[in-house]
Parts: sequence; structure tokens; C-alpha cells
Amino acid sequence: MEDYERNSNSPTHEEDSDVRKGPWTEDEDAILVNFVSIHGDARWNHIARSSGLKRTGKSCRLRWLNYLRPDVRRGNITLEEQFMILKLHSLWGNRWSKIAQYLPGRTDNEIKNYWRTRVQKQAKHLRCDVNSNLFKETMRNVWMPRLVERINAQSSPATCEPVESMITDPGQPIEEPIPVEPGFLQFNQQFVPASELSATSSNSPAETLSDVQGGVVNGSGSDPAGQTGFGEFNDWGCVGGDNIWTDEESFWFLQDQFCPEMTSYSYN
DNA sequence: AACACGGTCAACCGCCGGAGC
DNA sequence: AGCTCCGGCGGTTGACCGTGT
Repeated sequence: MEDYERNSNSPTHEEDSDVRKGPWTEDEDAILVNFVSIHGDARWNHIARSSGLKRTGKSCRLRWLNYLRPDVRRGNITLEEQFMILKLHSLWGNRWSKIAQYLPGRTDNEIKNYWRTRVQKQAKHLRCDVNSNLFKETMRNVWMPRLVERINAQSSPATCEPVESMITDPGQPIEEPIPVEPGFLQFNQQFVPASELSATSSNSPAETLSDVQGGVVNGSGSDPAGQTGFGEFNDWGCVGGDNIWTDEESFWFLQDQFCPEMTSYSYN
């Protein structure tokens, strides 16, 4: 990267050469961890100056929060976490840090990356905008129910924990009540016809969502008629009606692209 | 083996709001 | 009230890596 080279190799700019950019070294990590363990993770500019690291306070903070923090979780996003991300994003939009609060150990950066690389990709493949009604309906009526199904299938049938319980992790302090969209709650265990969802969610949900997303979700007269959960939805039409998906096309698309780990579910 | 391509993710940037003076 | 500093946040970038050709 230009900045990396300029700052690390060519000290032609005296001010720039005082600030390191680019990937952190192990030594820098060690210094930062040591310093934070002694002084705490606040006053980042002070930490940056006092530690001798030629980094900005912002850079130190980011490195700590996204990588060095002891409770940071790394690795694959679980099904439960995928569900939470989809659900919370539907409520709050791109409020990554807020969403991250309900995914212990996950950083806003990681969630943001997940959304951009996985979820937005699907919107692109569907040839619709991520904020379009079609995409939101697909998330709500197909992907999320599928995730719920998969999650519940993972736990023993006798002790199927309601998926909604995940939203109030007892180990996680909830600072404010989460505005829950009524339609979503009904996805647990049994799927409710979309017509019922739209009927029960035609008022408050739109308000909730519009608060967050500027009303882009509202006006969903485009509810696919007769949806009764996965495998029973009818043809999908993209905005403009130029891209119709059959049941089977949608199923295989979603399985391959969104839940590649799925192997045992068969389309009926 | 070499190259192209796409996905992932760490890190930076600019903006904003709150706190302190 | 206005200014400055700082931390937090969301958007974006670019290096790296795996995979396909």
C-alpha cells in the first residue's frame, strides 16, 4: 500500500514518518497488550504516546478491540450468530457496534465484514438491492426460517430452545429493550404464513423498521402471496418483475450460496 | 507452473457527538 | 456559546489467500 511504503520506508515526510501505519508487528502487539494490561483500555491517545508505539490512539484502540482483546472470538460465524445478525440488522440497519453488543466476542468490524461479503453478495446474485423489499422478504421469509430450522435441528428435539431466547443472552447486559418485530417471533418452531405475518406486522413493524432504515422496508405490498415457510413459497419476482425464481431454483440457490454446509435437507 | 479472479479480513479514513475548558 | 480534543462509528480500501483455468 502506498501509505505503508511511504511511512515505513521513506521518511521524506517527517510528520508521516512519526506515525506507523499498516499491519501490526508481534512486537507492537506485545507492547500494546502489556500497556493495556497495566493502564486499562481507555485514553488511547495517552496509551499511544506513553507506550512508545508510533501509532495513533485510534489505531491502538482498533487493534485492541478487533484483535488483541482477550475475549475476542475468531473463526466461523455460527448459525445462531448468522440468525442474530440478520435479525438485528433487520431491526437496526447498519448499526454494527450495536449489533455486536449482542454477539459476545464478535467485533463490529467482523459483523460488518460478514454482512458485506456474505449477505450483500446474495443480494447481488439476486440482482436486487440489499435494501429492496424482495431482499428483505427473502431474508425474513426464507433465510431466517431456514436458519431457525437448522439451529433447532442441531439441538435435541426434546430440548429445543426457542431461538428468540438467543436474543437475550443472560450473560450479556441488555441496556435497552430490543424492538421486536412481531412477525419474526413467530418463526420459532413453526412457520407462519407470510400473509399472516404481513397482517400482524403491517403496523408496528414498519414503524420500527422505518425508524432505523428510513422506511425502506415499509410499503411491502409485495409480500409473496401464500408463503408458508421454506419450500412452499411461490414465484419470486424482483423489483420490476424481470427475474422470476421458481421454488426449486430458489432452494438450490439459497442452499449453495447461503448455507453451503447444508447437506441433509431435501426439497419437497 | 503461472496467471486471473473472487473472497476474506485487518486497517485506515472521515465524520460525528460528547466532554472539558 | 464556541473551541478543541478524543473516542466511537460506519464506510472503504487493499493485501493476502484459496481456487479455478
